[in-house]
Amino acid sequence: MARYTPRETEPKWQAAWEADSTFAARHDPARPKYYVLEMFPYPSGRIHMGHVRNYTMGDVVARYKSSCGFSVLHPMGWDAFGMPAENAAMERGGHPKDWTYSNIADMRAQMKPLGLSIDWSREFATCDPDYYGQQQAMFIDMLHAGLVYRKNATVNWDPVDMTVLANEQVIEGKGWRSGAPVERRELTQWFFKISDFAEDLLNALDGLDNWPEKVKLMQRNWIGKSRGLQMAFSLIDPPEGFDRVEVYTTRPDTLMGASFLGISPDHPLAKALERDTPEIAAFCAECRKGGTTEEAIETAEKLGYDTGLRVRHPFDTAWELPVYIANFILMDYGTGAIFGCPAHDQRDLDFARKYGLPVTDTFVALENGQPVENEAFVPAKSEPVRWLKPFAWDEVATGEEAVDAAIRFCEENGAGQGVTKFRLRDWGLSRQRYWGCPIPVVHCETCGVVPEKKENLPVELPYDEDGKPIDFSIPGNPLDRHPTWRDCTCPTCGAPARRETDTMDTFVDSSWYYARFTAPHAATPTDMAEADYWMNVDQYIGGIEHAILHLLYSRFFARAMQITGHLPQKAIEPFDALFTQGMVTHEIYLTRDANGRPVYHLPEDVEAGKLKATGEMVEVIPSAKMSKSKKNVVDPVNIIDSFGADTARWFVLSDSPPERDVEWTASGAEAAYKHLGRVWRIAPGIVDEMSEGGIAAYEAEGAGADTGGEDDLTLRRALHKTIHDVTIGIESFGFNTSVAKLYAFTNILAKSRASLPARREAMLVMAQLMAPMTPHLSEEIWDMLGGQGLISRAAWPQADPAMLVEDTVTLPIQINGKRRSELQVPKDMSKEEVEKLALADDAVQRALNGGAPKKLIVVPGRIINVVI
RNA sequence: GCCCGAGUGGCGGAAUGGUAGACGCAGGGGAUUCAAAAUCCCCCGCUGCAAGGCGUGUCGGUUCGAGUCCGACCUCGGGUACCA
Repeated sequence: MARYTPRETEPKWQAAWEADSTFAARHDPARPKYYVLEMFPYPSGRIHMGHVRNYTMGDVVARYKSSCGFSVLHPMGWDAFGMPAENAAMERGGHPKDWTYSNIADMRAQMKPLGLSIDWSREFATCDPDYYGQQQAMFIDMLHAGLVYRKNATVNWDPVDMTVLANEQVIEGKGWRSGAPVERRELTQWFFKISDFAEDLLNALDGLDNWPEKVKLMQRNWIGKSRGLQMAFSLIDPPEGFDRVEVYTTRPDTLMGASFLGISPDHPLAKALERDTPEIAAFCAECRKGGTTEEAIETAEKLGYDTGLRVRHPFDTAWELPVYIANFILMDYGTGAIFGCPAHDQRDLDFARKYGLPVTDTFVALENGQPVENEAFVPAKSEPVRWLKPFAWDEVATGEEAVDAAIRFCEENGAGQGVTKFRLRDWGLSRQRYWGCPIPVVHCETCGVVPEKKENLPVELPYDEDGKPIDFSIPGNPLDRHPTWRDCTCPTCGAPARRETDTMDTFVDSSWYYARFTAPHAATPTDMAEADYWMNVDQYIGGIEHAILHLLYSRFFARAMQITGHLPQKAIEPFDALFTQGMVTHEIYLTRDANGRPVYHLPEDVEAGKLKATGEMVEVIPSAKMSKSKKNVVDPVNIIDSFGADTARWFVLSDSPPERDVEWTASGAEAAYKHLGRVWRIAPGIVDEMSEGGIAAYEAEGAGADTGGEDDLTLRRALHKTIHDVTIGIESFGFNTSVAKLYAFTNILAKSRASLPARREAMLVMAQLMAPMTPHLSEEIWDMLGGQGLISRAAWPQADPAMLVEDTVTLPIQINGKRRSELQVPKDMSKEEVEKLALADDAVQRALNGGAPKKLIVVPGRIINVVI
């Protein structure tokens, strides 16, 4: 008997699909369309198991939907701009462009043997001038539509390398290369006005029925709509130009517990004081040390500086509060100033204790309410509490009621204004880096900031300077120091001008690629006819790590593209259904360099806790998301080489539920291979039993007729149950359970004594059910057993409902909720009869010991519970 | 710090509030073989001679019945706006 040889059969079927153009997406108005998209990869150069898992899941959906009669669009591209290319050029020399395109070629070559049903004719990379030129055109349209503007924003500044650092490049507050303490510095940056859409982005989440609740919840919290009070505290003896401090608070009900006013070190008042007082300047400089991340700011030690200024409490002009500059107050949120109420905010309480400020309770718990000591009293806003100084509501009221009443009271008395604020900030898209999409504007001395003319697009990145590839070993942005690239003429007046040297955040690239796939070669960003047919993405699949930023930015971009005429109204929410797959994790291996800094190693370079090359022991850090920077990535190419793509595909689908993280282990791959070999061996057994003349002769003999025996019926029932279960598994993203059902059916088929026609039918159908997961093996079996045409074009099998009906059911009998016995009864037996039988059961009789049960619960078709 | 998840045998995991552990891995036993590989069959949560008892991160609650629902906590993971 011939052996299972994926090395030979897989390329054969891949060639057959290509010759047949099986996976070309066809704009066919007569058929329903289905657009399945997996988040496109960053071209690191090697595919890893996370990619295999992600793209196999999408492929299962694409192949399944195709066999259900849909015209399927399943494209692939490359998220090709970004820092790693510049880092590689910095470390190893070479050019980001060459590095990137070479990586893309490598990864495509690694991906193709997986046999994915991708329409490769639509492939593009975001670093293709053809793509980013269209992105520049859209940027200009957005600029005209008032969706883009410039303002100051804070960046991580490395004072030694004199360059802007990404958050990832700030390690424990220090620059990753220079080791110098990082400072926060302000630069003028480009912004998208995503905050204009905050309300809509929030409300529209309710319509995304096929998105995971957790993702919608994370986005809701991120957008962070809050109702609060904006009010002014008047300053006593203010510096010139100031008379009050505007404060935003979501807890105006705690005003009577105010103990200090806090302002951000970046607040205009702090900046004014800084100019005159060296001590304040020193304090603000101290506050600006460290990175820009919310995490760094929130977890830093809370520091405050008493400015000596005082404000009057709005309800009592004799009540004065000190004004502190505090490092934990963000200028980006609210007004950059707060009032501190230590009794009901832990952070304020810590601050008050540290600086000896008063702690005044405004409310206490209803029962045995104790005054606050070292733990702030912060009950849920819906919980009623007892107020010590209610100024517009009852003594017993909830926080919600008190907040509403406080806002109303302050509005009526002219003390403040109820306002709605969002946590969501505008999207800063400027990057002071080379390897990104150039922002297509020009700075002209007379005309100011002017967009480039569309006919001059794309504004292409320069490859060389003075005839030599750009040198990336020098820190900073090569565009900024390029001898000629910056020089241009003003599109408006024609005078000599300078190009913008900032490039775009790579999130811009990935915020509209799904739309470009519908017409990847169009001369405009999209082709409305194509977008109208293919949009929306019916099923989007990707990692949960993108739950907020990428998905929120994409939702914003779809709206912006609709406004600028690049997407139809119906595509305003571009992703109808979202599935977030878990990550593939792996242990992390590292050694230390002379300075004690970690050096990471690939799993393939490590054996038994030691480096293969040197024998040096490695430190092992528990599993985490596979990432290029930590090098904890596994190479699937080896798996495909030794076992074939179908084994790799079957394995990544089999062991873990798709939404959950999976830790990569080598042991499962062999098991998957063994199983596929077993499936494969059943088919030639069936072929051998058919007539000498082969399948044609066998069919001519009329041997396809059902012999109708008991074994045939049993097999057929199992088959239809399997069709049903596998289909439900695929429809609900339970691929691992589909796989389990196929394992179980293989066991049944292998042992079946059913007739040859019944077993042949079962094998053909099983091949179809496996085809989305193991397409090559399925084609081979289909072909062997005389299936018509390609299995990839065959219609999905339908379960016969009559075959799914069971005649008898097994009812477990519980006594006091514990299973003690069971009962076989006809499916439609009446409740009364079941009760009688249950009470007659030996175990029940024993337990009752002659008495009567307290209660008897019969859930028809499910369970019996006897309560004693 | 804040927001969102996840915790079930030796391991990956299954289970519309209704028999916890499907399916697979590892392990044990057997068949076949001169022998081995491959393949096939059987056993396999813990504990107990058994009847039974105990078991889904911890502690409480709701329910006839909780892995599933509610509350508090612990541990791990993701995000935290310049990693993608």
